Amino acid sequence: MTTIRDVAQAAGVSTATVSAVINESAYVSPDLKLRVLNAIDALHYKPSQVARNLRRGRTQLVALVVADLANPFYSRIVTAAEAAVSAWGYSLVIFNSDEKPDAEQRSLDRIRQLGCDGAVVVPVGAAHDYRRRDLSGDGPIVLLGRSIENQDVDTVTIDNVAAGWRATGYLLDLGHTRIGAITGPAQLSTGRGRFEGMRKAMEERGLTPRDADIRCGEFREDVAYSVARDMLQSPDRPTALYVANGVMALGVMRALADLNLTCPGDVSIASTDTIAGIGGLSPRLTRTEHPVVEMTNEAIRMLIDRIGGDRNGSGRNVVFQPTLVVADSCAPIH
Amino acid sequence: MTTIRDVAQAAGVSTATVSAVINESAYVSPDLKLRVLNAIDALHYKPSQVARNLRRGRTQLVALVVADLANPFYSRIVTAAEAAVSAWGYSLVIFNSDEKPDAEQRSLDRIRQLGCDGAVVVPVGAAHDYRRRDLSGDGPIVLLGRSIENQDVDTVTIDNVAAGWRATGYLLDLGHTRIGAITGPAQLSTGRGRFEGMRKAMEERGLTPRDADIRCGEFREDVAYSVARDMLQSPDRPTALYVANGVMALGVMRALADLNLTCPGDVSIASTDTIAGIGGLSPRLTRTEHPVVEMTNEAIRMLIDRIGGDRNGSGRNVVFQPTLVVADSCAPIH
DNA sequence: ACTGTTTGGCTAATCGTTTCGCTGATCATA
DNA sequence: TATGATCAGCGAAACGATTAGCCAAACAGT
Repeated sequence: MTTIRDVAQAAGVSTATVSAVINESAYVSPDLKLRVLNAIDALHYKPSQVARNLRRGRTQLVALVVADLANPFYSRIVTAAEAAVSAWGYSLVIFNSDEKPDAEQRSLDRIRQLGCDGAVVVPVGAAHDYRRRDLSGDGPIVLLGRSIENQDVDTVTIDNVAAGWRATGYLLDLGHTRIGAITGPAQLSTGRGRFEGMRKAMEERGLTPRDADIRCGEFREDVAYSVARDMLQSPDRPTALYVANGVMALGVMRALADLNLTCPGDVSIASTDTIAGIGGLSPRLTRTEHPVVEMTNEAIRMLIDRIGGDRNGSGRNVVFQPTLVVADSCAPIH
Repeated sequence: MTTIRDVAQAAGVSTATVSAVINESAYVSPDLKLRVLNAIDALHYKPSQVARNLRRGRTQLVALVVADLANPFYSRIVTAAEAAVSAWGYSLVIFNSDEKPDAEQRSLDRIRQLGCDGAVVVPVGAAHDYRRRDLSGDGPIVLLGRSIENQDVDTVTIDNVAAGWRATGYLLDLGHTRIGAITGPAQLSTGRGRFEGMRKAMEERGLTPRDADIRCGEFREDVAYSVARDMLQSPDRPTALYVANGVMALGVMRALADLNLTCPGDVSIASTDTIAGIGGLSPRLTRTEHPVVEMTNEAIRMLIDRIGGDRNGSGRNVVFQPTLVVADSCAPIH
């Protein structure tokens, strides 16, 4: 391993001068600069990032903690984050909290220990005090996709109420009045908000969803499958279903197939989330999509901004609007 | 930021003793040990990984370079790798080569600069001399999923010939004789091998695929879509298709739907790769699967082994066998 | 009692950078 | 020609951990 000292010696200058040349952090006369550059070349010298990290107190590392790596929805976030981060000269360390708060906590500890310059987190549960980290001298945090109430922290989210409202509104426009829902966990803004939007849409038309038609899911394919199967096998079933996220929608589709029900013939399905648009799925799902890539880019941008700039400004909160994408999974009631 | 010195001072001992307690690297009397542990607790002290990195010459970072982060197949690898790596006390830095050799090269440079202890790479193209890296003092590399010929480097792959052979064999068993293929790039072992297996299976039964029925894909959904659409719209089309990977299979399914052809009624499809098993896809694809999680675990295990052990042993090569998963996308010929 | 060995713990060097503060040298001005 | 400025470049002190080397105290064996 060749060090800056070897270079300095070979060029007959001090290490400070070599450093100045490498970082262009001070004027060095053309003569010396040339000698240094030649020495660097001859010795194939590459500055040690590790030593730099210690000295500069930065690592050029950004962490991303997602709630479920196996979920294609988060794959898109990972993909977008990797691209965004590397465009800013950082690298991406990823963690999977697997929807478990204690795993999330371990990830945050590890992030701190690694000295990551910042982190984007898709928060799990509402238990943690994310804000405190920011105050205690380590890197800033941006929450993505889900929000935590009453915390002065940067977040990038979608308007969940609008998502539920729009998807359900579309079903209502088609004439459905008996609409059920497979919802996400109530403690998450994504779960609660979407359901709230769904109910709001119905109430605006003087309707109320029946209790039996509302089932609480878990954002998991298998849970959605069994819940949907249970709900739909009764002949007294809703004519349409609002499903609060993509993986759950896949579970519902599977349940439909196993029950020999057709979509949209027997049941119309509208969903929120993006993976439903996946190629080859038949019928393609009508859904509200969120601009995942833009959201991720925005989160990274906010984070980089915090890293470089003032750490103590109050939390910013960017909300993206969902858009309704009409496909083949909904039919008018007759 | 609390340092080891703060802890030492608070506990009334030297930094060496604190270090000994943290790392259990030397005997410390129960009394002192207790005082140190209490001080660590009280100050919420976490040793700086960055300082350790410099001193120990290791970073506890493992890099993963995949060919296409957006592809669900690689998501599974990322998921498995994250879990495996963190079980070994490492963290995972990810890179997306996006099937581009120069992006891969940039990633490798960055990995080297970051001082990652090792890297798992899904290689793109055959242009690079991965082996050289190993010799030049930085971390070892394990190639995953695809292999590079003539290089003495650790690899974990599947038996691609067997994959093509088995999937095609199944179609042949159903009575198909006119079988086409959508293949991957010929320069990749995954592309070439699978096609070779397909041809081998046919030749063993005295059949030869027609040139017009073999189309070269690119492991991309859209390319597979247009190629399949082109091939299948002629009435003189194969009765069955072997598709060399999962995303391409999705493209083929989309083409079928757009041409109003049914599967398996009009065309039987067999594929290789795993994402085809995705819930909700209808019909579910008959396919050969590879044990992605096991393969990834094995790759990580090999890497950790190299990191800790001898770096100069000759390259090991582990080959996994694909298994045939029969679903609904193939029908017997009548 | 004297030597020799173990032992717990400390001091200080080290990892490879960056950067603060300093020193001569150069240079313009009075 | 003094007198400050300006400036290129150097030496050495950080950054926060690990660890080699050392030193007294304790102990054992003759």
